[in-house]
Amino acid sequence: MSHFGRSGPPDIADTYSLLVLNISFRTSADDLFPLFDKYGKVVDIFIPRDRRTGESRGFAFVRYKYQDEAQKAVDKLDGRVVDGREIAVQFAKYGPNAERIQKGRIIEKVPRGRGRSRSRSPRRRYRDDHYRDRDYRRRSRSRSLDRYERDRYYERERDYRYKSRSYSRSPDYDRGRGRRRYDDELKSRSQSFDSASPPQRSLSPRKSLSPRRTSSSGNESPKRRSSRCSITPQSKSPRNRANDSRSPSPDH
DNA sequence: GTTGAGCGTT
Repeated sequence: MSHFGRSGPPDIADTYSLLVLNISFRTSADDLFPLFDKYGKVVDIFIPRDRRTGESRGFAFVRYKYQDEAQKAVDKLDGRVVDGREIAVQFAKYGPNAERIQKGRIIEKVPRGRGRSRSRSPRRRYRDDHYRDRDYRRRSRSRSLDRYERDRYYERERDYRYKSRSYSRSPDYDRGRGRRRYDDELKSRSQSFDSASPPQRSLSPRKSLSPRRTSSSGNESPKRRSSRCSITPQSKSPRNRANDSRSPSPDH
């Protein structure tokens, strides 16, 4: 039944593509299929997903075999609340490869030059920056693609749609982040030992300062804080400085 | 845990 896209785009000839916007990020193709299939023969449903996270991007493509049925679906399902969100259904304006399209129907095989140069929305979200900051693209993408091409969006057929998402994604996050941070810390620390001028780390003793301040706000003497801030790394050896910043009592 | 305009793949 819902084996859309098992081997890439099926027969996209003489089909009419609808763009379904504003669907929930948890709405899957199998959620949309019964809705749209009521109004005609649905030959394919495709939900673009993020290649890295595998999460839905919030819209879908539904291809009908006949235009009148597609039009009926637009008429009936546009504005329908699905999974708590009011979806928008309209005919697709672009083909999968930017083919010329008309009323959702592809009327030209190859676009002679337009390619994918159509202006795609430069949407940048907090996640994108987050991922880019971690620079995990190369390592985890191969694994992500592996999983992606294995299951695509058929996880739901196994009756654990939500659980599968959480358990397949959580370890990835934790492993990647944990490993990265640990490695980073080790690297910075070894650099501090190796290098003779590591001023960045000595300038942030807030880690040990913040928790104490909350318990005793205003009780701390400015003299102590000033002495902590005026630590000159050059006058002390790196080992002593590191030890000093970690120890809460510099006076000994 | 986190988002919300938009046009797509073994």
